[in-house]
Amino acid sequence: MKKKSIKDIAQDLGLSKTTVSFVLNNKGDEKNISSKTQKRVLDYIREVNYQPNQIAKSLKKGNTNTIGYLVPDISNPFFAKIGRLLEDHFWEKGYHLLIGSTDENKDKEEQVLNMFVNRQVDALIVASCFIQGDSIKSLLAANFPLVFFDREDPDVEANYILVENKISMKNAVEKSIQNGARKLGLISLTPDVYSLKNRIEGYKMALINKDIGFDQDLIRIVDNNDLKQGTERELRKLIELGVDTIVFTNNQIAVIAIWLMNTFYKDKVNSIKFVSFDNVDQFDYSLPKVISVAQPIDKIAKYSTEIIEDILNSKKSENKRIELTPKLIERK
Amino acid sequence: MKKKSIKDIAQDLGLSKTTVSFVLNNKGDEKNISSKTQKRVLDYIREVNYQPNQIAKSLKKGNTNTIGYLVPDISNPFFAKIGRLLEDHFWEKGYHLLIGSTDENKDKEEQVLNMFVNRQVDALIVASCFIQGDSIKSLLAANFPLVFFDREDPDVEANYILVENKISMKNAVEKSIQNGARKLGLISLTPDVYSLKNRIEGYKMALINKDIGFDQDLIRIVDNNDLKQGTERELRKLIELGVDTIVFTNNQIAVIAIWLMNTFYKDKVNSIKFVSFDNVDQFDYSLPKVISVAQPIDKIAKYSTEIIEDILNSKKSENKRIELTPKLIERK
DNA sequence: TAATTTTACTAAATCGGTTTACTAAATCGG
DNA sequence: CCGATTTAGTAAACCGATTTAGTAAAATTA
Repeated sequence: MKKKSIKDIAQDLGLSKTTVSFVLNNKGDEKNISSKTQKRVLDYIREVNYQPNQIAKSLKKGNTNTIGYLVPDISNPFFAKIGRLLEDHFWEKGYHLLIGSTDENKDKEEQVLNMFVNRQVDALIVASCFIQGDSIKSLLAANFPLVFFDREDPDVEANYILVENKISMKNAVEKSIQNGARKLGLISLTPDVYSLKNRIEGYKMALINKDIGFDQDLIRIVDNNDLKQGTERELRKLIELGVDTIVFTNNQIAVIAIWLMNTFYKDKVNSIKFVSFDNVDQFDYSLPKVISVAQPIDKIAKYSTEIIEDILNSKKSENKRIELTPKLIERK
Repeated sequence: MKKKSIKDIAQDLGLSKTTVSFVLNNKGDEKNISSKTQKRVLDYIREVNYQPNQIAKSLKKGNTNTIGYLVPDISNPFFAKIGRLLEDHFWEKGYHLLIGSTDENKDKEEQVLNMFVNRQVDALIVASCFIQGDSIKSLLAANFPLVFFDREDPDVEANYILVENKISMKNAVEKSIQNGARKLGLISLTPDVYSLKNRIEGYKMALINKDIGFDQDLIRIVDNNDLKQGTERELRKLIELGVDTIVFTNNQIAVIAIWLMNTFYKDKVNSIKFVSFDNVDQFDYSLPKVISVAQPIDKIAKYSTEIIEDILNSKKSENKRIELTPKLIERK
């Protein structure tokens, strides 16, 4: 038995599509459809388990009840968890998540954004690697509902949900210095995006502030395309240089480094300390000990949802820039 | 400037929609559109950056180039990683992923499936908590392209990508007995699905096989809705009962248990050993030591993709049941 | 009772594409 | 040079919903 369309329903009941559509959309009373007819329709659609074709609906209405979620890597726990929270929030409002990972690749990002737009997503939640890209520019120009999180480009006016990158990193690093750190190296992904730049800034500020002074040679950059090998190389370098503490600007590299330490530098897992932006569960019980800056994942998701909903309900407001305060987690 | 439709393009160029559509779909030659006209169209769409409306396309063609990915929790690394691999595989073929998490809840699963179907996803990849649900039944009856993974219901004929649950668990447990385990407890989610049942079976087989015999009291079940507290309670119980090894039927509970051990039973992290189905990175360096059964995530994704693609290209084949061999990972 | 309003419902346009069935003009074969 | 074929294109139907603009009959009002 093929799926019934509104036309079939109408035919079966000897009514017009219009009438059926009105009833289905709860406009029966408003449109003066007799309650007898309404009941007839409702009973019948229940009987045949009528399911409206959302595609047709979307075409006519111009909206799809879909939100595009664009991140560097959906399997990164940070993005996965936010994704899950977004899914839950939006589920209640009848919106669903279409996902796309970019691997920090600008071209891929362009393509995914284009795909999202062609599929008429109603809004976008984006941790972009290149906020000045063409697609993003034209979306912003067109006032498309769009929220950036995690990454910022101060030259671009938009909705941002961020955390206090600089000050939090500064606090974390200062804490580790209070705990005895004296020679602190840093490993970061290429700081294409301001968030990472600011985290590195925070690291520098802490060192200067605490009269340690910073050494450019202790700041090591790992290319996105060469994560594992790059991290291994830079970690080795820093260990050779005799650091007692290593600072990471995001969870991804920190997790790899923990694995490397436990695999190749087992003798040093107690002497070397880590500081990391982002928090992952395993920091709680892994070595080296990690001081981490935990981003308020639930708030990030909550505010993203709220801003998007406000826009969609066309309480069209000014661009918002929300800066959340992360939690400093020190272990033992 | 509003987005141009095919109608606009046609009007601007003094052509018919048909002609433009033919050119856009590379049917220019086949449909005898002169190369001059073809060039004119192609140049113009480039100039105005024409983007086809995928919704309209979908409505007419009856397919959306979307795959529904339904799992208990997209933020579980196991499902997140498979999701990522699927995303990559399908990206190349022009398909995209719509996601839905069920939290092992049958009603939610029904609803998400309905949503997927109404949105006309072209196929589904599902780790279902209830393979006998109404939606699934009608999808199967309608021969909808559908692959189950991770979970099985032997009463339901369908495509399955599974791993050898029983034998792998048996091997893992036997290995731990060889290493000295004598009193082995087990903690599992409610074994609603056969995969979990089989893993528990494997555990029992190993015990019997190695002449330890199993004690029903050492098999502890945690409710899905009460994961953290439940695991804490059952872990405490097993420790009180004096087990030297705890077996987990999936990563979720194992990870929680590691945290609990490091937080509340620090003195026992070396004396108690873990065995876990599923592998997560942190097992490599966390305590208690874990013998884990690593599911071949890449193969799961690869075969799912292949089966779906075969069906979509209507090399409509018989239902397949693929059982993959996991890798036993023993540490130190 | 005639004019007006309300009730109950429908025909047709629309969203933006694809596809079928057609036509007029140009070219070809004999 | 005439009929057949090819070339180059178009009009209109269609996918499945929503929505606008309407109509005929019944009820109300003056």
